Order: sequence, then structure tokens, then C-alpha cells
Amino acid sequence: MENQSDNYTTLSLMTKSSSTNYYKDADRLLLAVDCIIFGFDKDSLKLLLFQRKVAPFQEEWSLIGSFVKKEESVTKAAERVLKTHTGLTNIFMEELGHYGAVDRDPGDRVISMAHYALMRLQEEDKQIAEEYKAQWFEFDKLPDLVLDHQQMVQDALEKLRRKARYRPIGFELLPEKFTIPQLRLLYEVIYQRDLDRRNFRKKILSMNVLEKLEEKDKTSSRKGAFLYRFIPAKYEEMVEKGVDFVI
Amino acid sequence: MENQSDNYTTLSLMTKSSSTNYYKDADRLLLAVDCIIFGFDKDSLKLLLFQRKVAPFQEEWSLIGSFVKKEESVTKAAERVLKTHTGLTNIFMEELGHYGAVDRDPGDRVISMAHYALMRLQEEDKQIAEEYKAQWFEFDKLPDLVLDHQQMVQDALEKLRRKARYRPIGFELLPEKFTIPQLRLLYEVIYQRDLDRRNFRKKILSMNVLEKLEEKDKTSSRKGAFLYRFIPAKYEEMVEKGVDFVI
DNA sequence: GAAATAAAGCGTAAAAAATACGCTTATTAT
DNA sequence: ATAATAAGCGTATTTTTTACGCTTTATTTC
Repeated sequence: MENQSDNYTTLSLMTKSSSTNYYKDADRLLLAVDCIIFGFDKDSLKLLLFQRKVAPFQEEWSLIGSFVKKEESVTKAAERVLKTHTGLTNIFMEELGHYGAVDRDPGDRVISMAHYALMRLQEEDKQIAEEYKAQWFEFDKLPDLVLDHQQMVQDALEKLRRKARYRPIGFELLPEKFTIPQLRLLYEVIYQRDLDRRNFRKKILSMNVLEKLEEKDKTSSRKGAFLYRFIPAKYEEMVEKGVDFVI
Repeated sequence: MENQSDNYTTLSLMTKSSSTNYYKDADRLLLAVDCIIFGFDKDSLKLLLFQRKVAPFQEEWSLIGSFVKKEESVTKAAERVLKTHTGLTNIFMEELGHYGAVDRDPGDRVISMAHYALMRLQEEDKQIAEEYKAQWFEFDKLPDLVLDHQQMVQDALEKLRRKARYRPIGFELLPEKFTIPQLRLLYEVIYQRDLDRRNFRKKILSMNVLEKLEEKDKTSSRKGAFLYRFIPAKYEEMVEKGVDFVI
């Protein structure tokens, strides 16, 4: 399926379009995807990193990434990267933007399409990461990263903040069932500021996108807090009505 | 400066990184930039298109675009495209996103980095466009476009709307001096809905980012309306103070 | 040159949303 | 049984948004 040839001309002859040979004068470049993977674990934001396997900068900390192959879409490449390093699919992932400076990678001219993803973290995920030689870092204690990955991480956090304000992506970072205080804590971590306990509850409940369950979670308080579930259909309904989701 | 070789191996040997030959197994792809250029002319939104010069789809209507060259950044490529087709530089331009489906271009595997740009339109610009074989179309009377360009245009309009709501990019579409009613009309065109004359004025003036001039513009009413100028420094001040720009 | 016209511009009131914060409730540790 | 603690509820206050009447300034028409 994947073509391992490193000779472009040969490869070109093997594709359907080569016969007409349009665009033959254009430069051919290396295109990569890099993924900024956010994880949320109880009360802190984490980032998935791994030690680069190839030179240059071998063994240094890096975002997970790969080159885009000729026969896969950029999106598919990003999904492949995620699967390769976490074993997971069906994770919320979105384009962040391109990083295309000529000299961003001393190894060669490489343009990277950065993507960011959100996932809920549980013990099993940490073990899985280790299996795949990746590691979760506290967001505010990151090591130095290769190339322009530091910049990507910073841009991704900004995008996450902006996006989370107007779209219900925060739920991607929580387990299916969560309490209102947990949800609030998540937003406090993302925005790095306190949110009023009572007003936050009022606001989120007034949007009518949560279903209250009978169970309580008692791991973080004596009284315990009721569990809720996010109902995507109700969110759609809300959008239809023209009401905004704003936190 | 530009390398015209279509043989990757040869080209590779000529670059600084080829000696170490990192990444030699990765596929090399064609990367393009396409630009969605919005123009605003008195009271209507327009889009710049041109007739494609190369096969396939030669002579059909297309966004302006080009392949990214090995020795230029993606951003520089987008600026080059704009300059080539309008003669203009220093135009507000921003990344829209990538279009990377494997079969999006039957000519070859091409990934496109779409960018959108905003510009004020005056008579001279229309003539310039003609010189460059480009043409301004009313936004709601666009011809069929090649490839996935229709999708790009639709996505760009959505991004423009979202962005214009929270960032002062609307000013990019107006002449340096403009009246409040003109500014309102622009937003009405972008959002396709009426905005209350009096409330709009109140809101925009309360932000304190405009400087009132002594001159009046009398082209669109008997009474005439005072001209204003957008002061970027005041906008920065506003951002510093933590006040939001929201229309 | 007076009257009619039309958009620009100003102001005020009502409605809705955001914020601040006191008080009650449920549970557990002592 | 009581103290402690976070969850949850309610109410008052402030701020923002929306609706819309009225005045002003210049032009066109008669």
C-alpha cells in the first residue's frame, strides 16, 4: 500500500496522472504532520511528547509526527500519527495551521501541518503511552522541544482557549460522566483563572445540553456531586435555535 | 534563485542538507497555495477569480494560486501569488487551512494551503485586475469553480464572518477614511442581516478605536456623514485593558 | 425661499445577561 | 452529636444589548 521508493520519478510513473504529466516543473517538497495532544487528568492539563527517533535531534523531546505519504490525505496522516503513538482512534482532532518557514528543519525543507487533539486521560492511557514510548508531561513543566514545536504548542493552547469559549470541545477532555465541579475545574485550567462556582453552574445548566444522572461522584467531596452527561443532540438543537454556546 | 529542475534527486544533491540525507525515504509532494481574495466596493462583497492557465481545466474559473517553491516559505508563496495577480503587497492575508484529499486534483497529488485576503476596492483596482487577467465577481454571482475551490470560498466566508466578529479586520475592506454608515453597511454585507443604525454607532464609538475627522462624506446622503479613521494603536490599548472587540 | 424629504446622529427606557455573594444541604471525619 | 467542607440554590446588583422615538443637517422640489 505504502510506496517506499525514494525516487520521485519512478513513483510518478506509477500513478494514474503521470501519463499526462501536468505540473512537471513544480518543486516537490516534504510535508509532515505534527500533533499537539492535550490530555486532562483529574485536575491538570497534560501534553503528549515522545523522543524523536530520527536524526537530526535524535532522542530529543518532540511532538508526535510523521511525513504525509503520497497516497493518504493530510487528515489521514494525522490520524495515523495519533494511532501509532497512542493506539487510539476517534479522538477530537482539528487543524491548527501550517509551519512553513524554509529553514525550520535543518534536516531538509519540510512543511508541517500542525493538528491539535483533545483526550481524557485515565491510568490506562498513561500505560499505553509508555508502551508506545510516549510520555505525558504536565503542561507547565514541559521540556525543551525540537524545531519550532514550542511555538506550535503555544499556538495550540491559544487556539484551544479561543475554541473552548465558543464550542463545546471541553467535553472531549472529560470522561463520559462528569460532575459540574469537574467541568468547571477543566475550564479553570484551560483559562488559568477562577470561575465562580455558582455562576458557572447556572450558565452551563441554562444551556440545556447536559443530562443529569442519578449517580453521584464522591471522590472529591464529602457531599458528593451529581454526574452529568453531555448530549450532543441538545447542543445541535441549541445551535439551530440560534443560541450561542459561550463560557 | 528558483530551481527549475524536475528531478528531485538532482535538486536534493544541490541543497545543504543532502549530504547527510535525512528523511530520504519520505514521499515528496506538490504543495500549492490558493488565495480567496475578498474585495468590498461601496456596498457589495466581491471575489477575485481568474481563468486557469494550465491543464487540466484550462480556461475555467479558479482562485488565484501557485505551487510553493523549494526556497520560499508558504507565506511568501501566498504573497507572491497575490502580487502576481493584483500587483499588490501589504494586504491583510491569513491562513484558512489545508485541502489535502488525495484525489482533489486529477492533475496530480497536490495539497493546497488556502489563504484568504481582504482588500478595499476602487476603480483602479478593477483595471489592475484586468491587466492581470483576473476579474472581480459579485460574491453572490460566482461562476462554477475548478477543483474544490467552491468549498474553499465557502469556508473562507465562514472564517471571515467569525473573525470579523471579534477582530477589527473589517477596516481592511474600507478606504482609510470611512463613515460609520459605510462601516455598518460592510458588516451588514458580511453577516447578511440588518444592524440597528443607532446601536451600531453607539457600540463602535464606545470602543474608542476610531478618530473622528472634520470632513464629511456627502456621496450617500444629503446631510452627509462624518469621516472616521481606524487607529490601530487604540485597538491595541483596548486589548491591553482586556476589553473585547465584539460586533 | 419655504416646505418636504431623507439619512445622520442623539438619547432614553426596557430587556437580557453577567457578576457578586449569602445561605442551605448532604455527607463524612472526629 | 458536632464540626467541617464542598455542592447546590437563590437573590440582588451591575453591565450589556436591544428597541425605538426624536432632533439635526443638508438637499431637492415647488
